[in-house]
This record gives sequence, structure tokens and C-alpha cells, in this order.
Amino acid sequence: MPELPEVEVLARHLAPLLTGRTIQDVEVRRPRVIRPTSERRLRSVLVGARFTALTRRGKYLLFALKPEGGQPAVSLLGHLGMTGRMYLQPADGRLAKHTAVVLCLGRENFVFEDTRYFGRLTLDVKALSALGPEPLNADFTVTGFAAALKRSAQPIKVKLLDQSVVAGVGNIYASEALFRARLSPRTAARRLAVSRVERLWNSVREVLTEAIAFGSTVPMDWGGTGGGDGLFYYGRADGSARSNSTPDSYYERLRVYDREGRPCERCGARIKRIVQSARSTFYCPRCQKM
DNA sequence: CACCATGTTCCTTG
DNA sequence: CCAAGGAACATGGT
Repeated sequence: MPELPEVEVLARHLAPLLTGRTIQDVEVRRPRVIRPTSERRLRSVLVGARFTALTRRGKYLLFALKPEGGQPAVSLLGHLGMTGRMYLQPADGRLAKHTAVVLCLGRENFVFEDTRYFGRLTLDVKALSALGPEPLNADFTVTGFAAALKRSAQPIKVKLLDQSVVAGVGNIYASEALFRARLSPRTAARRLAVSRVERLWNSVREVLTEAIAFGSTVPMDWGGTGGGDGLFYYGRADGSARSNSTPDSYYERLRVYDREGRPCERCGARIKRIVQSARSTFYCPRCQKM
């Protein structure tokens, strides 16, 4: 789930549910996800604090909180890693197997669940300083993008995953943006002519914008279909949203990602899968030539 | 058992 | 100092 669009949709969903609510207790079931913050410090800072805002930066969630008694505002940083989910559930509900952190809000719990525990919920905010521009904001410029790409001999697909070049693009949308721009994922970043950089700049923004718009209307099963237990889910309750063999609207809207061997929707050629920096890249060998 | 998975960080090498 | 490559992290699906 978690590239920029999914995190953005989650932030928009959670913001009104959390704002104004006060944390009454903190339960850390997997200390690794809060590091380097200690459990004691997380508790002392968060218990009694009230959510004032929730924003997104790249793939990160930024929870703004006001502690009790005039203390300075604090920021809590969240990252979903590969498999993280965040949602509210009734305080008397059963916690999911891989629940990592629970923030008790009274009648409900705010739950951070993460099967692989690659995600984060921490008071350490310094990861943000390494991030490049927000692709949908004015600080992401064609000239700045071109300048960053000029410094690298790596394939453009690999460079798109570099969060210091542009924040929030992940493995799915990197392939999708290159398909849309009709650029080969293998081209060395520094060899892209400015006209092509501009095409890619537009494609990155379009792909992300469309995914946010789509996610805001269709695929999120907030109400939960997991047996009427009243959970608020992010994603499909049965997890089927991620299988290529059980395609749903999420996968159907992707043009190349996870479509190896299937026909290109533009030209009919078979979509190819290659490995770059140990990650899969999907592209159309006919539409995306060097 | 093998390989794959939406991500980041740390370590090494050049 | 920097760019680049690879392993590690941890669990589950196919």
C-alpha cells in the first residue's frame, strides 16, 4: 500500500478522526518500531497529549500533538514500511496479531499494525531532513529535478526511488511514471535530455495525482468487511487487494506494475520484468526504448 | 525448499 | 566527501 498516494489518502482519512482527541495510554508491543525513542519517553510525552493536526511528507505521516499543561508541541513521525496499517478500532476490540503500537483514546484505540515491522512510529523526526521536494508542491521544479538527475549514472528507475531526489515515489509508481513518459527504465539518469526530464516530471505528478483521486473515491474499505466487528480498515479486510491472481480495482488501474507477460494496453507488446538494484521493474519494451 | 513482496538503513567498496 | 551496491531487517504468500 504505502507510497505517497496511499499515505496521502490515509492522512486525509485519519486527520478528522484524530484531531482533538487525547491519548490516555500508550502500549508498545514491538519496541523496534518506535526506535530510537524509548518506550518510557514515548509514554511520558504522549500520555495526556492531544492531536492537533496530521500531515504527510513523502511517505511519512506527521502527527502534531499538544501535550498537557502548556508544554511545547511535539511531532510524532509515522511510516508504514512495506506492510504497515493504521486505523481506529473499538477499545474492547481484539488486537490484530501483528499490532505494534496502540494509542488508547478512550472509547477507541488508534492501532499501528505492521506484519513485517519495517514501519515506524517515533518521536525521532530527523529522517525528514533527508527528503527531497514534494512532487505535488511548487518546490518540485523541472530544473531542480534535471539538476539532481545530472549527478547520477544510475538507471532512471533506480534514481526515482531515491527519496532525496523526489519524496514519495516507490517501486510501483516509478514503473508507472516511466511508462507514462515512455522512457526506458534503464536509461542513465544523467543522459536524459531536458525535454525528457520534463516529460517524466509531468508523468510523476500525473500518476501520483490520479492515484490519490482514485484512492479517495474507490478502493479503501474503511468500514471493514471483516465479519462486522466494527473495525475501520485501511485496505481490504481479507487482504485480497494485493494479489495479482485476484485482481481488484487497485491493480486494474496500473498499466505495467506486476503485469509481466501481459499485453501493453497501448501497443500490445508483452510487458517485461527486469531486476534493478534488487527490485522488480516493469515496462513495455516497445513503448519504452532508450 | 525456493522465490517474491508497496521500504529504509547500515556497511563496505571504489 | 560522495556514489553505488548489497545485505539486513521480519513475516507471509505462492
